[in-house]
Parts: sequence; C-alpha cells; structure tokens
Amino acid sequence: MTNASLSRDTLLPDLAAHVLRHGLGGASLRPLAKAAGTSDRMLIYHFGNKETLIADLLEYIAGIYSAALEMAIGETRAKTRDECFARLIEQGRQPGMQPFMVLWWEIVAGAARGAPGYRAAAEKIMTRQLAWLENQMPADDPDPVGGARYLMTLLEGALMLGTVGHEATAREGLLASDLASN
Amino acid sequence: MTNASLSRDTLLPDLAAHVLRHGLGGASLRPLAKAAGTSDRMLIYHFGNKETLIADLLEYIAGIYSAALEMAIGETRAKTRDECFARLIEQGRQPGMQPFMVLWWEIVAGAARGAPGYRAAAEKIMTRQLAWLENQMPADDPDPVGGARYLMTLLEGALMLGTVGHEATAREGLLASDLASN
DNA sequence: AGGCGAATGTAGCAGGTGCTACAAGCACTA
DNA sequence: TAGTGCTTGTAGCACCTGCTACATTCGCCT
Repeated sequence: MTNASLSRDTLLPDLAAHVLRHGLGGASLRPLAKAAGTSDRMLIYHFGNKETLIADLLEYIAGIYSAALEMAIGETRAKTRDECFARLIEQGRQPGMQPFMVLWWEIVAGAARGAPGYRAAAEKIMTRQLAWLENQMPADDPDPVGGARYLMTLLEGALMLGTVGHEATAREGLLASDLASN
Repeated sequence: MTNASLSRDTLLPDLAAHVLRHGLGGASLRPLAKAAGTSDRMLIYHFGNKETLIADLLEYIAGIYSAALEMAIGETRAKTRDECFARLIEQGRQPGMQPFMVLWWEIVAGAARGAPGYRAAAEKIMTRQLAWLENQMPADDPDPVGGARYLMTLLEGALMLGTVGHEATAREGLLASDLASN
C-alpha cells in the first residue's frame, strides 16, 4: 500500500471510465490498459491478475456510484410515497446515470452466474441505494424502512421491465398498485 | 459417425442445453459445436455467423421457456393476489428453473447493452410470462390485467434483489406492501 | 557514489477467437 | 454416366486472450 496502492488508485478512475463506456463483459486487459495509459503488463503487475482487477474495479465503481447518489439527494423530501417513487424513476432516467444502469445489469448477471466479486459489489451498491432511498422517504411516512424496501422492490422491477421493452407493463402495473391511490 | 443430416432445428436443442448450463456470455463457437456434435465450421454454415446463431438460439430458448411455463400452470387458480404472488415466487425457485433464471439476467444485461437479438428475446419471454400470470390471477380479482402487471413488477424486483443478496430487503418490502394486508 | 528494490518497456508464449479456402462426399437428375 | 448442388471435413488465417521472462530504468537510502 505504498507506491503500489497509489498507482492502483491512479489507474482505477480511467479503468472505471472505460468500463462504464464499453461494458464489463468484454473488458480485456489490453484495451483497459490502453484506456488507462499503460500496458497489460502493468495492469497485471499492479493488480496481480485480471480477476482481482475486476473485483477492485467493481468496488471502486460501487463507491463512485454511491457518491453520485449522495450528490443527487435533494434538500426537500418528498411528501408522498408516490412522489418519492417518481423521483426515483426520474433519477434513474437521467442521462448521466445511463452507463451505470447498463453496467448494473451486467453486475446482476455476473452475480447470478456466481462470478467472483460481482455479488459483493452488487450487494454493496444495493445497500447504499437503499440507505439513500430511506433518506428520500416522506418525513411523515408511517414505516419509512419497510416503505423504502417496498419502493426499491417496485423500482427495480420497473427498471428491469423497462430495459426489456416492457415499460408500458411496468407503468400499468404501477397504476394498479396502491401507490396510485394516494 | 452419424450421417443424419444436421440442420438448425436438430442443432438448437443441444446448443440450448449447453448455453443453459454454461452461460451465454462466454459461449464461443468451438465449445458450442462440440456440445452439438459438430464443428464450428458447420455452425457457421447453418447459421451464417455467430450473431444470428445467438439470435436464433435466444428465440428458441424463449420458446422452450414458454412451454415450460405453460406446463407449470396449475388447474386451480389462486384465491388472493397474495397467494398468487407466493406461487410465482415458488415457481421461480424450482430447481429446474434455476438455469433459466441465471440465463435471464444475462439476457437482460444484453438487452440493456443493446446486443442484437437480446432485446427481442427478452421482450418475447416477458410477454409470454405476463400472459401466463394473467391466467394465474384470482378469478374474482377486480383488475386481473393491471394486477398481473403489478405483481410482475414486484416479482421481478424481488428476484433481482434476491440474486444480489438482498432477499431480506425484498421480503421486508413485501411485508410493507398492500399484498400483506389481504 | 554505490547499491537496492520497485516500476516499467519489449517480446513472446500457448491457447482461443470468428471465420474462410479448398476439396471431397453425398443424393439426386438429366 | 456425367453433372449439379447441398453438406461436411481438414487446414489454416489473422487476431486476441491472460500472463510471463528478461532486461532496463528510476528514485531512494547509506
């Protein structure tokens, strides 16, 4: 953790930028190295092997995503769960969040397949997002903790249906939910 | 030597079996060909190129998944949405469905990335599953169409949270939903 | 000034990638 | 019987994959 960790930390932002743009599945050492201004040789030198490189990179990305979320916190809380959910959806639709969304499904797929590091990164990201959502819940909500989990479940389902071309399905489902009634 | 002439339709079941077991992301021609008892040469001959091979394979898998769903239809409908949802969860947890689940997230990730064929396959699968769910809704449900969409949104969110190590989050969220109140 | 270890460049290895060229086997028809 | 077109095997190409061997440079401590 002396000069090695310093170099690693210098590399990670460029690596993350490349992965956010070009995806995680086909990420191979030489393009990654080129994006970071080094050689594959140096990537292996600093991270040991590709597996831990990806794991470290995922952890780093989880961190910057959390930071992006905390910066997106508005100072005013939503007044209803309905409004809260609308904010969630809108926040996920912002153009700056799109690369994260695409990457997110790759991480979920990796977690489902059991790829090392993916599950831990996904769990961390989700935990942070849940905490963020609890902060966004209406101040007078009778059950902000449970409500945040409910909204998160609904949100992720809607996001998935959206990426799959079923945004109408999600919309109609939400209209049929209790969210629409208050 | 089997001199039975191989065509797309004879190849596809073996290809699908291989993909269901080993995943879709790292699927390359030579292992696929070996699993189907041919050579990469033949795969290219029959499908033109890898891209349309994968697209055709996804469509085929969408078909067999739909068939599996229709076979899983019980003759008795659920009495409440709550029970209906429980059936959904249980059906997705059956061991035979696990490979489909893992593959599903790869398909979703591919659709998000814009990989050709993925989005179409995902949309088709989701449409069929939605139709299946409408059949499963309680007979006296005031809004079976909207309700099915609502349950589907909730289900997919819960599934995602589950594969990411947040099954507890989904469970607690569902307890806080209106589903728990009837 | 000398030495030492960390950092880095160059070359390369063994294997995998999608895909193609070429030719041979096959069932059929003229 | 010769020809024709569909199917298949064998080699191979050019490139990419993660990773390593070797040699070199660099900054630091004595």
